[in-house]
Amino acid sequence: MNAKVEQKERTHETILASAARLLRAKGISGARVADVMQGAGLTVGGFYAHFASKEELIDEALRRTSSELRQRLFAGVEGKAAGGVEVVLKRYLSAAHRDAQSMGCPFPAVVGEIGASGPAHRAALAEQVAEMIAGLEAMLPANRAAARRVLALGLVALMYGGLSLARALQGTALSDEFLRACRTLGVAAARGDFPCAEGVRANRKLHREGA
Amino acid sequence: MNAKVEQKERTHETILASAARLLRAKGISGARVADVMQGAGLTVGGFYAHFASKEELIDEALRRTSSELRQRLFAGVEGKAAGGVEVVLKRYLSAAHRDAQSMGCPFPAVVGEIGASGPAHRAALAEQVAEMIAGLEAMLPANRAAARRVLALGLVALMYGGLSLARALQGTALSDEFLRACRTLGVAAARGDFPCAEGVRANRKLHREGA
DNA sequence: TGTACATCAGTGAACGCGCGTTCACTGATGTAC
DNA sequence: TGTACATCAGTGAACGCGCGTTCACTGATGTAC
Repeated sequence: MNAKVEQKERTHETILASAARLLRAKGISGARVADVMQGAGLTVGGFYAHFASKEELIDEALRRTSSELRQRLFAGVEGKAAGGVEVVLKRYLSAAHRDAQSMGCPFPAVVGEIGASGPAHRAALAEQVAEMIAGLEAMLPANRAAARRVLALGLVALMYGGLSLARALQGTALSDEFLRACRTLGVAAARGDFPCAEGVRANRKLHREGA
Repeated sequence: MNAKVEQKERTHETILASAARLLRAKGISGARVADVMQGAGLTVGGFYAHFASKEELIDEALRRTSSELRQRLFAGVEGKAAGGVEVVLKRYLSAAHRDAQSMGCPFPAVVGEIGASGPAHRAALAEQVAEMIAGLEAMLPANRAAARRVLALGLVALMYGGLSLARALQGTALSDEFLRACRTLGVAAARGDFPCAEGVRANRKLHREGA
Protein backbone atom coordinates (compact mmCIF):
# COMPACT_ATOMS: atom_id res chain seq x y z
CA MET A 1 0.00 0.00 0.00
CA ASN A 2 2.81 2.36 0.80
CA ALA A 3 4.30 2.57 -2.67
CA LYS A 4 0.84 3.18 -4.07
CA VAL A 5 0.19 6.00 -1.65
CA GLU A 6 3.52 7.63 -2.38
CA GLN A 7 2.88 7.36 -6.10
CA LYS A 8 -0.45 9.08 -5.64
CA GLU A 9 1.13 11.87 -3.65
CA ARG A 10 3.69 12.38 -6.39
CA THR A 11 0.91 12.58 -8.97
CA HIS A 12 -1.03 15.04 -6.83
CA GLU A 13 2.08 17.17 -6.72
CA THR A 14 2.55 16.94 -10.49
CA ILE A 15 -1.03 18.04 -11.11
CA LEU A 16 -0.65 20.91 -8.67
CA ALA A 17 2.56 22.04 -10.35
CA SER A 18 0.87 22.00 -13.73
CA ALA A 19 -2.07 23.95 -12.33
CA ALA A 20 0.28 26.47 -10.74
CA ARG A 21 1.96 27.08 -14.09
CA LEU A 22 -1.34 27.53 -15.92
CA LEU A 23 -2.93 29.61 -13.18
CA ARG A 24 -0.13 32.17 -13.26
CA ALA A 25 -0.01 32.29 -17.05
CA LYS A 26 -3.71 32.21 -17.91
CA GLY A 27 -5.74 32.94 -14.81
CA ILE A 28 -8.48 30.95 -13.15
CA SER A 29 -10.75 30.37 -16.13
CA GLY A 30 -7.68 29.89 -18.32
CA ALA A 31 -6.41 27.04 -16.16
CA ARG A 32 -8.73 24.44 -17.66
CA VAL A 33 -8.96 21.06 -15.97
CA ALA A 34 -8.17 19.17 -19.18
CA ASP A 35 -5.12 21.36 -19.85
CA VAL A 36 -3.90 21.01 -16.29
CA MET A 37 -4.10 17.23 -16.57
CA GLN A 38 -2.43 17.23 -19.96
CA GLY A 39 0.34 19.39 -18.52
CA ALA A 40 0.79 16.70 -15.88
CA GLY A 41 0.92 13.96 -18.51
CA LEU A 42 -2.48 12.58 -17.56
CA THR A 43 -6.02 12.47 -18.92
CA VAL A 44 -9.00 14.46 -17.68
CA GLY A 45 -10.91 11.69 -16.02
CA GLY A 46 -8.35 11.06 -13.32
CA PHE A 47 -8.58 14.56 -11.96
CA TYR A 48 -11.31 13.90 -9.45
CA ALA A 49 -9.32 11.20 -7.72
CA HIS A 50 -7.05 14.04 -6.55
CA PHE A 51 -9.26 17.09 -6.11
CA ALA A 52 -12.90 17.48 -5.20
CA SER A 53 -13.42 20.25 -7.73
CA LYS A 54 -11.65 22.80 -9.86
CA GLU A 55 -12.32 25.34 -7.14
CA GLU A 56 -10.33 23.28 -4.64
CA LEU A 57 -7.48 22.95 -7.11
CA ILE A 58 -7.35 26.68 -7.72
CA ASP A 59 -7.35 27.50 -4.02
CA GLU A 60 -4.50 25.08 -3.46
CA ALA A 61 -2.56 26.38 -6.47
CA LEU A 62 -3.07 29.93 -5.30
CA ARG A 63 -1.62 29.17 -1.89
CA ARG A 64 1.25 27.27 -3.44
CA THR A 65 2.24 29.85 -6.04
CA SER A 66 1.95 32.70 -3.59
CA SER A 67 4.18 31.04 -1.04
CA GLU A 68 6.72 30.15 -3.75
CA LEU A 69 6.72 33.78 -4.76
CA ARG A 70 7.43 34.98 -1.25
CA GLN A 71 10.28 32.54 -0.89
CA ARG A 72 11.94 33.70 -4.05
CA LEU A 73 11.16 37.36 -3.45
CA PHE A 74 12.46 37.53 0.09
CA ALA A 75 15.34 35.07 -0.33
CA GLY A 76 18.49 36.46 1.24
CA VAL A 77 16.91 39.70 2.39
CA GLU A 78 14.73 38.55 5.25
CA GLY A 79 14.73 40.51 8.46
CA LYS A 80 15.68 44.12 8.24
CA ALA A 81 18.87 44.07 6.25
CA ALA A 82 19.27 47.62 4.97
CA GLY A 83 18.10 47.94 1.37
CA GLY A 84 16.00 44.78 1.54
CA VAL A 85 12.90 46.49 0.21
CA GLU A 86 14.86 47.90 -2.70
CA VAL A 87 15.94 44.40 -3.67
CA VAL A 88 12.39 43.09 -3.40
CA LEU A 89 11.08 45.94 -5.55
CA LYS A 90 13.76 45.32 -8.11
CA ARG A 91 13.00 41.61 -8.26
CA TYR A 92 9.25 42.01 -8.43
CA LEU A 93 9.18 44.87 -10.90
CA SER A 94 11.70 43.36 -13.31
CA ALA A 95 11.23 42.58 -16.99
CA ALA A 96 12.18 38.98 -16.25
CA HIS A 97 9.35 38.64 -13.74
CA ARG A 98 6.92 40.28 -16.13
CA ASP A 99 7.90 37.93 -18.96
CA ALA A 100 8.00 34.66 -17.03
CA GLN A 101 4.25 34.54 -16.58
CA SER A 102 4.09 30.87 -15.70
CA MET A 103 6.42 31.45 -12.78
CA GLY A 104 6.38 34.26 -10.28
CA CYS A 105 3.43 36.20 -8.92
CA PRO A 106 -0.06 34.72 -9.36
CA PHE A 107 -1.95 37.86 -8.35
CA PRO A 108 -2.08 39.63 -11.72
CA ALA A 109 -3.81 36.64 -13.29
CA VAL A 110 -6.22 36.15 -10.42
CA VAL A 111 -7.20 39.37 -8.66
CA GLY A 112 -9.39 40.77 -11.43
CA GLU A 113 -11.29 37.54 -11.86
CA ILE A 114 -11.96 37.30 -8.14
CA GLY A 115 -13.10 40.91 -8.00
CA ALA A 116 -15.49 40.34 -10.89
CA SER A 117 -16.83 36.89 -10.13
CA GLY A 118 -17.84 36.97 -6.52
CA PRO A 119 -16.53 35.37 -3.38
CA ALA A 120 -15.24 32.05 -4.71
CA HIS A 121 -11.50 32.37 -4.01
CA ARG A 122 -11.64 35.52 -1.95
CA ALA A 123 -10.64 33.96 1.35
CA ALA A 124 -7.62 32.17 -0.13
CA LEU A 125 -6.54 35.37 -1.84
CA ALA A 126 -6.95 37.45 1.30
CA GLU A 127 -4.72 35.06 3.22
CA GLN A 128 -1.97 35.23 0.64
CA VAL A 129 -2.13 38.99 0.26
CA ALA A 130 -1.91 39.30 4.03
CA GLU A 131 1.21 37.13 4.04
CA MET A 132 2.75 39.31 1.39
CA ILE A 133 2.01 42.47 3.36
CA ALA A 134 3.44 40.92 6.51
CA GLY A 135 6.60 39.93 4.66
CA LEU A 136 7.19 43.45 3.46
CA GLU A 137 6.24 45.01 6.76
CA ALA A 138 8.83 42.91 8.56
CA MET A 139 11.57 44.23 6.36
CA LEU A 140 10.79 47.93 6.60
CA PRO A 141 12.91 50.18 8.79
CA ALA A 142 11.63 50.49 12.33
CA ASN A 143 9.26 53.40 11.92
CA ARG A 144 6.12 53.84 13.88
CA ALA A 145 4.20 50.60 13.37
CA ALA A 146 1.23 52.37 11.75
CA ALA A 147 3.44 54.01 9.14
CA ARG A 148 5.15 50.70 8.44
CA ARG A 149 1.86 48.99 7.78
CA VAL A 150 0.59 51.79 5.55
CA LEU A 151 3.80 51.67 3.58
CA ALA A 152 3.68 47.88 3.23
CA LEU A 153 0.09 48.01 1.97
CA GLY A 154 0.94 50.79 -0.44
CA LEU A 155 3.96 48.94 -1.76
CA VAL A 156 1.94 45.79 -2.36
CA ALA A 157 -0.61 47.78 -4.34
CA LEU A 158 2.11 49.58 -6.26
CA MET A 159 3.97 46.37 -7.07
CA TYR A 160 0.86 44.44 -7.99
CA GLY A 161 -0.51 47.34 -10.03
CA GLY A 162 2.74 47.95 -11.85
CA LEU A 163 3.32 44.31 -12.73
CA SER A 164 -0.29 43.79 -13.84
CA LEU A 165 -0.25 46.80 -16.11
CA ALA A 166 3.18 45.90 -17.45
CA ARG A 167 1.92 42.42 -18.32
CA ALA A 168 -1.31 43.64 -19.87
CA LEU A 169 0.62 46.15 -21.98
CA GLN A 170 3.45 43.77 -22.84
CA GLY A 171 5.06 44.78 -26.10
CA THR A 172 4.10 48.43 -25.85
CA ALA A 173 6.47 51.16 -24.67
CA LEU A 174 4.30 51.72 -21.61
CA SER A 175 5.11 48.27 -20.27
CA ASP A 176 8.76 48.96 -19.45
CA GLU A 177 7.92 52.47 -18.36
CA PHE A 178 5.52 51.17 -15.74
CA LEU A 179 8.06 48.78 -14.28
CA ARG A 180 10.68 51.45 -14.04
CA ALA A 181 8.39 54.15 -12.63
CA CYS A 182 6.96 51.86 -9.96
CA ARG A 183 10.43 50.79 -8.92
CA THR A 184 11.41 54.43 -8.63
CA LEU A 185 8.35 55.43 -6.68
CA GLY A 186 8.55 52.39 -4.45
CA VAL A 187 12.16 52.98 -3.57
CA ALA A 188 11.41 56.60 -2.85
CA ALA A 189 8.54 55.69 -0.57
CA ALA A 190 10.59 53.09 1.30
CA ARG A 191 13.46 55.50 2.05
CA GLY A 192 13.13 57.41 5.28
CA ASP A 193 9.80 57.76 6.99
CA PHE A 194 8.79 61.16 5.80
CA PRO A 195 6.45 60.24 2.97
CA CYS A 196 4.20 58.34 5.27
CA ALA A 197 4.28 60.81 8.12
CA GLU A 198 3.54 63.63 5.72
CA GLY A 199 1.05 61.59 3.75
CA VAL A 200 -0.86 60.48 6.80
CA ARG A 201 -1.23 64.06 7.90
CA ALA A 202 -2.36 65.23 4.48
CA ASN A 203 -4.81 62.36 4.17
CA ARG A 204 -6.32 63.09 7.56
CA LYS A 205 -6.89 66.65 6.48
CA LEU A 206 -8.63 65.43 3.34
CA HIS A 207 -10.79 63.14 5.44
CA ARG A 208 -11.91 65.96 7.68
CA GLU A 209 -12.97 67.90 4.61
CA GLY A 210 -15.71 65.37 3.77
CA ALA A 211 -16.43 61.84 2.47
CA MET B 1 -35.08 56.83 -43.65
CA ASN B 2 -33.91 59.43 -41.17
CA ALA B 3 -36.11 58.33 -38.29
CA LYS B 4 -35.00 54.77 -38.87
CA VAL B 5 -31.33 55.72 -38.77
CA GLU B 6 -31.78 57.75 -35.59
CA GLN B 7 -33.59 54.88 -33.95
CA LYS B 8 -30.74 52.57 -34.83
CA GLU B 9 -28.20 54.95 -33.36
CA ARG B 10 -30.21 55.16 -30.16
CA THR B 11 -30.30 51.35 -29.96
CA HIS B 12 -26.56 51.14 -30.60
CA GLU B 13 -26.08 53.53 -27.73
CA THR B 14 -28.34 51.49 -25.46
CA ILE B 15 -26.43 48.30 -26.22
CA LEU B 16 -23.14 50.05 -25.59
CA ALA B 17 -24.36 51.41 -22.26
CA SER B 18 -25.46 47.95 -21.20
CA ALA B 19 -22.10 46.51 -22.26
CA ALA B 20 -20.27 49.23 -20.36
CA ARG B 21 -22.17 48.36 -17.20
CA LEU B 22 -21.47 44.65 -17.51
CA LEU B 23 -17.86 45.08 -18.57
CA ARG B 24 -17.02 47.10 -15.47
CA ALA B 25 -18.89 44.77 -13.14
CA LYS B 26 -17.99 41.38 -14.61
CA GLY B 27 -15.04 41.79 -16.95
CA ILE B 28 -14.67 40.80 -20.58
CA SER B 29 -15.75 37.18 -20.39
CA GLY B 30 -18.42 38.16 -17.87
CA ALA B 31 -20.01 40.62 -20.29
CA ARG B 32 -21.87 37.97 -22.28
CA VAL B 33 -23.52 38.99 -25.51
CA ALA B 34 -26.90 37.61 -24.48
CA ASP B 35 -26.76 39.44 -21.14
CA VAL B 36 -25.69 42.67 -22.80
CA MET B 37 -28.65 42.48 -25.16
CA GLN B 38 -31.04 41.59 -22.36
CA GLY B 39 -29.72 44.57 -20.41
CA ALA B 40 -30.60 46.70 -23.41
CA GLY B 41 -34.11 45.23 -23.58
CA LEU B 42 -33.38 43.27 -26.76
CA THR B 43 -32.76 39.67 -27.84
CA VAL B 44 -29.43 38.11 -28.79
CA GLY B 45 -29.98 37.79 -32.50
CA GLY B 46 -30.09 41.50 -33.14
CA PHE B 47 -26.62 42.10 -31.80
CA TYR B 48 -24.77 41.61 -35.07
CA ALA B 49 -26.74 44.35 -36.76
CA HIS B 50 -24.85 46.74 -34.47
CA PHE B 51 -21.42 45.21 -33.89
CA ALA B 52 -19.24 42.98 -36.04
CA SER B 53 -18.21 40.85 -33.06
CA LYS B 54 -18.04 40.77 -29.30
CA GLU B 55 -14.43 41.90 -29.59
CA GLU B 56 -15.50 45.10 -31.32
CA LEU B 57 -18.13 45.73 -28.65
CA ILE B 58 -15.62 45.30 -25.85
CA ASP B 59 -13.10 47.64 -27.48
CA GLU B 60 -15.80 50.27 -27.88
CA ALA B 61 -17.07 49.79 -24.34
CA LEU B 62 -13.54 50.02 -22.99
CA ARG B 63 -12.96 53.34 -24.71
CA ARG B 64 -16.31 54.63 -23.55
CA THR B 65 -16.04 53.63 -19.91
CA SER B 66 -12.49 54.86 -19.64
CA SER B 67 -13.32 58.27 -21.03
CA GLU B 68 -16.36 58.53 -18.75
CA LEU B 69 -14.08 57.74 -15.85
CA ARG B 70 -11.65 60.49 -16.75
CA GLN B 71 -14.43 63.00 -17.07
CA ARG B 72 -15.79 62.23 -13.64
CA LEU B 73 -12.37 61.87 -12.06
CA PHE B 74 -10.94 65.13 -13.33
CA ALA B 75 -14.16 67.18 -13.18
CA GLY B 76 -13.51 70.56 -11.59
CA VAL B 77 -9.81 69.93 -10.98
CA GLU B 78 -8.39 70.11 -14.48
CA GLY B 79 -5.25 72.08 -15.10
CA LYS B 80 -2.97 72.58 -12.15
CA ALA B 81 -5.25 73.75 -9.41
CA ALA B 82 -3.33 73.12 -6.19
CA GLY B 83 -4.45 69.90 -4.54
CA GLY B 84 -5.99 68.51 -7.74
CA VAL B 85 -4.15 65.21 -7.45
CA GLU B 86 -5.30 64.81 -3.88
CA VAL B 87 -8.90 65.16 -4.98
CA VAL B 88 -8.41 62.65 -7.79
CA LEU B 89 -6.82 60.15 -5.41
CA LYS B 90 -9.62 60.60 -2.96
CA ARG B 91 -12.26 60.06 -5.63
CA TYR B 92 -10.59 57.05 -7.20
CA LEU B 93 -9.64 55.31 -3.98
CA SER B 94 -13.00 55.77 -2.27
CA ALA B 95 -15.29 53.10 -0.87
CA ALA B 96 -18.05 54.44 -3.12
CA HIS B 97 -15.94 53.87 -6.22
CA ARG B 98 -14.97 50.41 -5.05
CA ASP B 99 -18.59 49.45 -4.41
CA ALA B 100 -20.14 50.89 -7.56
CA GLN B 101 -18.57 48.28 -9.80
CA SER B 102 -20.88 48.85 -12.73
CA MET B 103 -19.85 52.49 -12.86
CA GLY B 104 -16.39 53.94 -12.52
CA CYS B 105 -13.08 52.47 -13.59
CA PRO B 106 -13.09 49.57 -16.06
CA PHE B 107 -9.44 48.64 -15.59
CA PRO B 108 -9.74 46.31 -12.59
CA ALA B 109 -12.16 44.09 -14.47
CA VAL B 110 -10.16 44.11 -17.67
CA VAL B 111 -6.39 44.36 -17.13
CA GLY B 112 -5.89 40.85 -15.76
CA GLU B 113 -7.86 39.22 -18.54
CA ILE B 114 -5.90 41.10 -21.18
CA GLY B 115 -2.62 40.19 -19.55
CA ALA B 116 -3.58 36.51 -19.46
CA SER B 117 -5.35 36.08 -22.78
CA GLY B 118 -3.05 37.62 -25.32
CA PRO B 119 -3.17 40.68 -27.48
CA ALA B 120 -6.90 40.96 -28.18
CA HIS B 121 -7.74 44.26 -26.48
CA ARG B 122 -4.22 45.36 -25.70
CA ALA B 123 -4.14 48.30 -28.11
CA ALA B 124 -7.42 49.73 -26.85
CA LEU B 125 -6.26 49.37 -23.27
CA ALA B 126 -2.88 50.97 -23.98
CA GLU B 127 -4.63 53.99 -25.47
CA GLN B 128 -6.88 54.46 -22.47
CA VAL B 129 -4.11 53.94 -19.93
CA ALA B 130 -2.03 56.51 -21.79
CA GLU B 131 -4.90 59.00 -21.57
CA MET B 132 -5.15 58.42 -17.87
CA ILE B 133 -1.44 58.99 -17.38
CA ALA B 134 -1.59 62.16 -19.46
CA GLY B 135 -4.51 63.46 -17.43
CA LEU B 136 -2.63 63.01 -14.18
CA GLU B 137 0.62 64.33 -15.58
CA ALA B 138 -1.08 67.53 -16.64
CA MET B 139 -2.24 68.18 -13.11
CA LEU B 140 1.03 67.60 -11.30
CA PRO B 141 3.06 70.56 -10.03
CA ALA B 142 5.60 71.83 -12.53
CA ASN B 143 8.55 69.60 -11.66
CA ARG B 144 11.10 68.43 -14.11
CA ALA B 145 9.06 66.77 -16.86
CA ALA B 146 10.74 63.37 -16.32
CA ALA B 147 9.85 63.32 -12.64
CA ARG B 148 6.26 64.34 -13.46
CA ARG B 149 5.89 61.44 -15.85
CA VAL B 150 7.40 58.94 -13.43
CA LEU B 151 5.08 60.15 -10.73
CA ALA B 152 2.03 59.99 -13.02
CA LEU B 153 2.85 56.40 -14.03
CA GLY B 154 3.43 55.41 -10.45
CA LEU B 155 0.19 56.97 -9.31
CA VAL B 156 -1.78 55.16 -12.00
CA ALA B 157 -0.27 51.84 -10.90
CA LEU B 158 -0.91 52.65 -7.26
CA MET B 159 -4.51 53.70 -7.89
CA TYR B 160 -5.26 50.78 -10.16
CA GLY B 161 -3.55 48.32 -7.84
CA GLY B 162 -5.27 49.64 -4.75
CA LEU B 163 -8.74 49.65 -6.26
CA SER B 164 -8.31 46.18 -7.80
CA LEU B 165 -7.17 44.66 -4.55
CA ALA B 166 -9.86 46.48 -2.59
CA ARG B 167 -12.49 45.07 -4.97
CA ALA B 168 -11.09 41.55 -4.92
CA LEU B 169 -10.99 41.63 -1.13
CA GLN B 170 -14.36 43.32 -0.71
CA GLY B 171 -15.86 42.46 2.64
CA THR B 172 -12.55 41.74 4.35
CA ALA B 173 -10.78 44.22 6.60
CA LEU B 174 -7.94 44.48 4.09
CA SER B 175 -10.23 46.08 1.53
CA ASP B 176 -10.69 49.38 3.36
CA GLU B 177 -7.11 49.30 4.53
CA PHE B 178 -5.84 49.18 0.97
CA LEU B 179 -7.93 52.15 -0.11
CA ARG B 180 -6.73 54.22 2.80
CA ALA B 181 -3.06 53.25 2.54
CA CYS B 182 -2.92 53.94 -1.19
CA ARG B 183 -4.54 57.31 -0.69
CA THR B 184 -1.97 58.11 1.95
CA LEU B 185 0.98 56.96 -0.10
CA GLY B 186 -0.31 58.66 -3.22
CA VAL B 187 -0.79 61.97 -1.50
CA ALA B 188 2.67 61.72 0.01
CA ALA B 189 4.22 61.00 -3.36
CA ALA B 190 2.39 63.84 -5.05
CA ARG B 191 3.53 66.44 -2.49
CA GLY B 192 6.82 68.15 -3.31
CA ASP B 193 9.25 66.67 -5.75
CA PHE B 194 11.66 64.95 -3.41
CA PRO B 195 10.34 61.43 -3.58
CA CYS B 196 10.91 61.26 -7.28
CA ALA B 197 14.24 63.03 -7.29
CA GLU B 198 15.46 60.84 -4.48
CA GLY B 199 13.85 57.74 -5.92
CA VAL B 200 15.28 58.26 -9.38
CA ARG B 201 18.75 58.55 -7.92
CA ALA B 202 18.34 55.47 -5.76
CA ASN B 203 16.91 53.48 -8.64
CA ARG B 204 19.79 54.44 -10.93
CA LYS B 205 22.16 53.21 -8.32
CA LEU B 206 20.30 49.90 -8.15
CA HIS B 207 20.45 49.66 -11.92
CA ARG B 208 24.19 50.11 -11.99
CA GLU B 209 24.48 47.27 -9.51
CA GLY B 210 23.18 44.72 -12.05
CA ALA B 211 20.16 43.53 -14.01
C1' DT C 1 4.97 -19.74 -1.38
C1' DG C 2 1.10 -19.48 -4.24
C1' DT C 3 -3.54 -18.43 -5.62
C1' DA C 4 -7.96 -15.92 -5.55
C1' DC C 5 -9.86 -11.70 -4.58
C1' DA C 6 -10.16 -6.50 -3.48
C1' DT C 7 -8.73 -1.87 -4.21
C1' DC C 8 -8.17 2.09 -6.65
C1' DA C 9 -5.32 5.42 -9.85
C1' DG C 10 -5.93 6.44 -14.26
C1' DT C 11 -8.50 6.03 -19.06
C1' DG C 12 -11.60 7.59 -22.52
C1' DA C 13 -16.02 8.63 -23.75
C1' DA C 14 -20.23 10.82 -22.73
C1' DC C 15 -23.37 14.31 -20.51
C1' DG C 16 -25.16 18.80 -19.73
C1' DC C 17 -24.75 23.36 -20.02
C1' DG C 18 -23.24 27.91 -21.56
C1' DC C 19 -21.70 30.99 -24.97
C1' DG C 20 -20.58 33.34 -29.57
C1' DT C 21 -22.38 33.32 -33.91
C1' DT C 22 -25.64 32.33 -37.83
C1' DC C 23 -29.91 32.34 -40.18
C1' DA C 24 -34.70 32.17 -41.92
C1' DC C 25 -38.31 34.98 -40.85
C1' DT C 26 -41.37 39.19 -39.52
C1' DG C 27 -43.27 43.55 -39.59
C1' DA C 28 -42.72 48.32 -39.49
C1' DT C 29 -40.67 52.12 -42.13
C1' DG C 30 -39.51 54.10 -46.26
C1' DT C 31 -39.35 54.61 -51.65
C1' DA C 32 -41.07 54.44 -56.61
C1' DC C 33 -44.39 55.28 -59.73
C1' DT D 1 -52.93 60.43 -52.97
C1' DG D 2 -52.62 55.62 -53.22
C1' DT D 3 -50.63 51.20 -54.14
C1' DA D 4 -46.91 47.80 -54.78
C1' DC D 5 -42.47 46.83 -53.61
C1' DA D 6 -37.81 47.10 -51.05
C1' DT D 7 -35.21 47.55 -46.90
C1' DC D 8 -33.65 46.24 -42.67
C1' DA D 9 -33.82 46.26 -37.23
C1' DG D 10 -35.03 42.93 -34.36
C1' DT D 11 -36.81 37.91 -33.20
C1' DG D 12 -36.17 33.25 -31.81
C1' DA D 13 -34.27 29.04 -32.67
C1' DA D 14 -30.44 26.38 -33.98
C1' DC D 15 -25.41 25.29 -34.60
C1' DG D 16 -20.86 24.24 -33.07
C1' DC D 17 -17.68 24.23 -29.76
C1' DG D 18 -15.59 24.24 -25.18
C1' DC D 19 -15.54 23.12 -20.47
C1' DG D 20 -16.51 20.93 -15.75
C1' DT D 21 -18.03 16.78 -14.21
C1' DT D 22 -19.50 11.81 -14.26
C1' DC D 23 -19.03 7.03 -15.11
C1' DA D 24 -18.14 2.27 -16.69
C1' DC D 25 -14.04 0.09 -17.34
C1' DT D 26 -8.95 -1.58 -16.96
C1' DG D 27 -4.90 -3.20 -15.09
C1' DA D 28 -1.43 -2.89 -11.81
C1' DT D 29 -0.67 -3.14 -6.82
C1' DG D 30 -1.68 -4.99 -2.58
C1' DT D 31 -4.13 -8.33 0.90
C1' DA D 32 -6.12 -12.82 2.75
C1' DC D 33 -5.77 -17.37 3.34
